[in-house]
Amino acid sequence: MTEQVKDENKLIAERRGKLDNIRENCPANGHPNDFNREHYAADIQAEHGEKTKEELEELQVTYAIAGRIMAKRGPFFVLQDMSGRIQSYAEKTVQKDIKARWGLLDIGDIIGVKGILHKSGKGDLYVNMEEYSLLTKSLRPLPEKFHGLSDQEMKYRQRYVDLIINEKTRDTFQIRSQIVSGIRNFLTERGFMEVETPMLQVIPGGATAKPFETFHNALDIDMFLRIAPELYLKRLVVGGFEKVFEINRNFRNEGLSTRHNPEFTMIEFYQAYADYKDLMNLTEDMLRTLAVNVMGNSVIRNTVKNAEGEVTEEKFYDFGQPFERISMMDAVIKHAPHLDADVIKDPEGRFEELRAIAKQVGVKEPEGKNVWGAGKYLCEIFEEVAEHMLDQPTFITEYPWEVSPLARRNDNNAFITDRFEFFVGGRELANGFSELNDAEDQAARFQQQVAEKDAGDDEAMHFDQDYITALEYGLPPTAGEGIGIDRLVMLFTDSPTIKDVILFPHMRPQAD
RNA sequence: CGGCCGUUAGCUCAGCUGGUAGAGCAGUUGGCUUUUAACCAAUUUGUCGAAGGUUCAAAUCCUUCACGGCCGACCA
Repeated sequence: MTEQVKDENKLIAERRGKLDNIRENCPANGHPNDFNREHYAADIQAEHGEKTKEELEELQVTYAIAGRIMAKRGPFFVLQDMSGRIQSYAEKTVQKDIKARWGLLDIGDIIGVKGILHKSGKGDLYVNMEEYSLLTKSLRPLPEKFHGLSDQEMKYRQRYVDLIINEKTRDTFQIRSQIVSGIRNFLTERGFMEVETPMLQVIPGGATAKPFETFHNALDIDMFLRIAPELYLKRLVVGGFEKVFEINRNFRNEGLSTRHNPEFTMIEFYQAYADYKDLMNLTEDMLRTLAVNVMGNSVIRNTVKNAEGEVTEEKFYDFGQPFERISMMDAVIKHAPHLDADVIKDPEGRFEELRAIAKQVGVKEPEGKNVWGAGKYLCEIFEEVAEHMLDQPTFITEYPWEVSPLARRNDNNAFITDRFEFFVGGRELANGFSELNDAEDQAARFQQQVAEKDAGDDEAMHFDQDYITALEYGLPPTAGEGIGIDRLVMLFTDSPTIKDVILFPHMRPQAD
């Protein structure tokens, strides 16, 4: 109760006073639940928006709508429902009746209206208020109607207010929903099966990251929130589910930023008897399909805004064209032509020179005994000089073995794996590879990760004996991929931060 | 975790080198009654993020803290 009193103010007190009267004088304690909403604003607009005033008068169609009052203009109320907005009209006797019953309607109140649809002189549709009911009294005033809610902290902490007020926010999360269901449809149409694997894991695997730790009382064991579903999905491929996918949350106990939330949504999918090139083709097809189906265009527009919110730069990402495919080495050479290409091409043979280049471009080496090999240096150099330059949709291939502990080694070059990552606008969106299905090789690589963990790298992988056992039963040749859903939604919705595409992003709780 | 910036009415924001706290919207009262950020008249609203300090005097200067934003670090 004390918490309520804290931000109580005159405006809220006035509305509470109105509600007190309503409770006494209206049925259902002021919260009726018998209004039968039959129509949506957007449907009415779509069906009749083009008709003339006279055509509508002839029709005399009755509609029953409900929604939140977003604005009052003279005798008009602007109602907003989940589909959109439409006006309702209260003639003078109705206004008097409303005032007598409920002490005027406030912006934010939720009402039901039934009546004949008309068109105003200015060309807007409205439903005449023949029957009307206050369904829910809103006790708190909404943000200002023109500027809306722009305080970012409040947008995230009170997303419900943001959603009431800001159409852009509603659009973003509708697009997010469409992207997820679009991916789901795309894969199920191609014979993939959706599965759910453990979020609580005893051995957190499938990625290198710090996990959240928890404890299971009945089993009396430590457990971890998963950092990736990968090893479980591949167990299912061993079991014979040859095409599987999972769309769900991963949890990583790491910092927050414009691109990171401690829990984030990934799709991972695995296909037996396919390789990483098949997945690049699939990815290209899927993203192109999504762009067209969800955004209505294979070209995605992004903007850069200044502090005043004015657009200073426009970017267009073309998913209609074939995506560029280039190896990590070639990408470094292409985007940093001043570096010695011969060294980049022979990272192991000219290791010391590679290290010098790394230092030159600003790679920070780890302290202590944790020694990097040529593959790690190459990858770091790539991230430093090339990654942010990958503007249009681009696959980077030929990731070094050293940074790919779960990927299959390339047949012709043991230094690299059959792996790609996918970039748009300088951001990594996806990571896929032909899976390592050699049980003995996998066991050896786990051993190396364990050694790195013992050396102090707390993000190195655990040894997962059961996963090795599964591989020993036989994983068919398989390719798998993960796509960061949040970042994909950021791209499609032109959102500068991941908090804009997560309904309830994590924040530090407010102090009392 | 580090650097920079921010926090003033329910919301969006002014408030200069210290001198009685402001506007628009929302609200209230009345008018108008086919409006489009409706309009006209009158009017109400504050722990200036918190706590200390300097000063005759602090929204304003200083210190600490809280929360947020941006940029780094870690990563997807």
